[in-house]
Amino acid sequence: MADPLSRVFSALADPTRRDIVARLAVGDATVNELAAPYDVTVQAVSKHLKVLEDAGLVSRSREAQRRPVHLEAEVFDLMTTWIERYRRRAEERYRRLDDVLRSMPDVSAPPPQEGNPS
Amino acid sequence: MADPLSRVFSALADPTRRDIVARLAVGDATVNELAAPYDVTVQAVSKHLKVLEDAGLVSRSREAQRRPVHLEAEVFDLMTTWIERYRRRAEERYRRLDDVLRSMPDVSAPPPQEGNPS
DNA sequence: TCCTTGTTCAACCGAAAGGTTGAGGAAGGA
DNA sequence: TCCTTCCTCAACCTTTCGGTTGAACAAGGA
Repeated sequence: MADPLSRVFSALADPTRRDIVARLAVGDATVNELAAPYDVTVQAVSKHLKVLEDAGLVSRSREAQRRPVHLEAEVFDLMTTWIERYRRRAEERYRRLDDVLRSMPDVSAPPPQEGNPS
Repeated sequence: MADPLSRVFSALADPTRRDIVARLAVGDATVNELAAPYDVTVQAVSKHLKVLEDAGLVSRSREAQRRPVHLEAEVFDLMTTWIERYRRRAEERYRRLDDVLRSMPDVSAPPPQEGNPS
C-alpha cells in the first residue's frame, strides 16, 4: 500500500493502535511500557509500532537499550485536509439542495424543515 | 470490527473508496456510474459501497431500479474529533518541551528528560 | 407475460493483516 | 568477559480483504 493517506488511515483503523497513539499523546514511552496494558506479546506491539512508524505517526530514537517512541503530530494534517475538503463539499451540496427546496413553490408536500434526507 | 471509529478509518484506508467519496461529494450517483472509471467489476464497487455504508459514510435510497448513493457528511466529525484531540495534546506537549528547553540555563549535560511516567 | 436493466448475493481465490513462538542483535552492568 | 535487559527479525498460522465469476432478485418496458 504505497500512498501516505492510505497508510495513515489504515494505521488508525486498529483500536489498539489508536490506543497507543492516545497513550503517546501523554508522553513518550518504550515498547515494554506500551505493551503492558494489553494481553498481547511485546512482539505484536512492536509490529503495531512499525505500522505507525511507516505511516509517519510515530518516531523512535535510541537511548541506551531503550527505544523511546514519540508521537508525531504533523501527519494528522494529511487526514484533516482530506476530510475537510470533502466534508465541506458535501455540506455545501446539502445546503444548496436545502435552498432549492426552500425556494420552491409549496407543493402540498411537507416543508423541508429539519431535514434528514434519507 | 465493532467500533464505529475503526469502521470509518478502515473504510477510508482504501484509495478506491476515498475516490468514490470524492466522486460523491460532487453529487449522488448510482453503482454503475461509480464503477465506470475503474477497471474492476460492478460487484467489487458494490462491495466497496457496502463498506462505506456500514461505516455510515454513505446511504442508499431506491428510485425505480436504481439505487442512488448519497454521501453522509456527519460521520466525518467522529474522525476529526478524535484526531483533533490527540493532535492538540501532542502539540501542547511539544510546545511545553520547547518552553522547557528555551528556559533552561545552558548546561553541558543532557537535559532532564521530559515527564515520562514510568 | 417475457425481456432488459440495475443491483446484490454466494462461493471461491490469493494476498495481506494481526497474532503467536523462537531466535538473535545492541547496549549496559557484574 | 559473560549476563541481563530491551527490542526486533523470521517463520508460521488463521482471519480478513479485495477481487473474481455466476446466479438471483427488483422494477420497469415491450
